[in-house]
Amino acid sequence: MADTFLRRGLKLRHLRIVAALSETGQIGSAAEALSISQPAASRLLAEAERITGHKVHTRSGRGVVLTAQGKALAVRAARILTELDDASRDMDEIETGATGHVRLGSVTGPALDRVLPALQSAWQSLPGVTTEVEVAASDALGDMLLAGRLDFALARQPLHLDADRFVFRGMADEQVSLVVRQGHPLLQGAMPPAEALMGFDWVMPGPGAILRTAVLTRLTALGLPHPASRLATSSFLLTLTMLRQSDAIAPLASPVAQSFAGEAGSDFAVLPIDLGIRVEPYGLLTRSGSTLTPVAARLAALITGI
Amino acid sequence: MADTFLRRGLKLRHLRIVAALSETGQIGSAAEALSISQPAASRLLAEAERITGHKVHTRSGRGVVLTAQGKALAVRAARILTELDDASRDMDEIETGATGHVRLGSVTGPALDRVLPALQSAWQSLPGVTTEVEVAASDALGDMLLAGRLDFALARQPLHLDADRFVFRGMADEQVSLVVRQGHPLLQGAMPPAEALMGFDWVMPGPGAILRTAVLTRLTALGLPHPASRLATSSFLLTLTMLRQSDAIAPLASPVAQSFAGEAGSDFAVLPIDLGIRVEPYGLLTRSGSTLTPVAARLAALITGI
DNA sequence: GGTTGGCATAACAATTTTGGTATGAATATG
DNA sequence: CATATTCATACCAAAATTGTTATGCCAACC
Repeated sequence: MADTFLRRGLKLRHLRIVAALSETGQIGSAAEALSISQPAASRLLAEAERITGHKVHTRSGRGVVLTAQGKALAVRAARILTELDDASRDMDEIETGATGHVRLGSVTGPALDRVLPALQSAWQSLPGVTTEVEVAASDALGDMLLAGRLDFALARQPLHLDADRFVFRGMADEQVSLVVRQGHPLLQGAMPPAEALMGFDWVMPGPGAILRTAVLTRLTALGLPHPASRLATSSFLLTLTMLRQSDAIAPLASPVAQSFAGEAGSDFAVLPIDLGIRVEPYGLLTRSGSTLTPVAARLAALITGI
Repeated sequence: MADTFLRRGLKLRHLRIVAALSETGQIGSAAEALSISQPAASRLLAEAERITGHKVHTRSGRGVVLTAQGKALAVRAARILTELDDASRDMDEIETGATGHVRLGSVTGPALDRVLPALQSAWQSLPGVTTEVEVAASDALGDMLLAGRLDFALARQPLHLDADRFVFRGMADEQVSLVVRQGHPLLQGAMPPAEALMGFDWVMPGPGAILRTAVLTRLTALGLPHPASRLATSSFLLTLTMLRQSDAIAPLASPVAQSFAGEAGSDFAVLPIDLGIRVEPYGLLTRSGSTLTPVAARLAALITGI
């Protein structure tokens, strides 16, 4: 185990001398490669043997040859030295913004109609950029942002956290569409009045979810009774399955609805009615006092259009 | 460049502390992981920053967070520590013979009918074994063996080198077949007498090659004149091309001949005549005083059937 | 405002490392 | 047989490393 090697005192210089010996075939030449004397190099090799518990080289005529284990170690040593080269390059590139890893959060709607298109565009000019996208509710995204697990998020101001811990730059509000399965009774003939929709089961996230709150608040404002909602879930898979297997109605962010139900031949359809349900504006959310890495800043600019 | 890191004094312990910090999120906990005090860990991180020329971590509230460059370094550090684990396993497995790399040489015949089948068999019980096979003449293989570039060879005793520098264990002699293109004049009707073969151009390796020597020696012993040989080459591609495009005859090791000309529908055929040409026995050739690695020994046993 | 937790820095002493020279052993060469 | 080449080991001295304790600074918490 590496732990054994490390406890026994393995150093990068041991790896260097083994890699150098693999290339030069002579201890004297390997010593020159490390700018040390031949006896010093010989001792390093002896140390490498004590640390690893294996013969690394043997005398052969006037010189030495690597053993099979020595060659195996030389291969790993070369890879480790290459990793260090790569580490240096990685760190330099992060400083210039040419590459890097960005972790961002997004509520559902803009994940599809803003983040993905921006990533595809970004990957054209910044092919080395890697991204993690967390899709979740604004409160959860707020927590993750404060915990340092996200660089930025497209979300709403989290309600349970002090507003001054964030910088929020508003972008757009989020429309909601009502999605049903193809062949749903409501799709037969002319669209019935809004009250008729309340006679079906609605599938949406549970109490406390912004979407649910926005839906119920709007229905009350319209003087409409609240629909039954036997299944409360934020699981998109469960939601789609429920729609496919029943006459249920699911309120979904309009970009999501368009994505899954907008195509000809889709199993789903958007009800041709607008109840005026809006979820409050989302925006670019960052932690107060934080500085985005150069690459994260560029990606954020692409996503927000600012 | 890695050289810069190494010259500035990078040590495995720097990589360990960065990897540990990435996992624990606190310098105190990372210090515990390395069994050192918190101030010692703090100093290692400061050293890592001096050596790499980049901020690796920053204060955040009561704790620290890794910067983007710190995270990049942590990823590489983790990979390097994993490489060390793998190096340890590699070396242990070589000792037990479970894995390893074997470089062996073979003259042409046994390359096809002994080495390849043995490798396929070996890979069933030793999937981790990797092999390099050098196909060449015995003299060249002898040089490579002495130079330490081969673990063992299936070859004849090289004539230009002292026999006592090798251990040779005879296995079998090598039959030679005569190969021509499909539709060759000699394939029409009954096989004509041996003298008729001498009326065609023969393609074979140049003067000094064992195959050529064996062919000419046998023809002389049979009282037959030597055939014309306008193209002397050891190139298998040239030989096959010449056969395909002309009425030339090529003497080839029988296993090779069977492989390329033995199938129905092949472009080539073996002449149904045995002139009794034999190339002297090949065998397992190793360097005097050398010890095969465990995996090389197992592979040699499979190949030789001993 | 006081307390607590976590980190950075200084100082110190003990230990280890490191590079060199000198020299002997083993092997190859002439 | 003498010489040359390469490597292994011993010894030495200088330098560096390493781990600790002590302490101060900063931010969060109560």
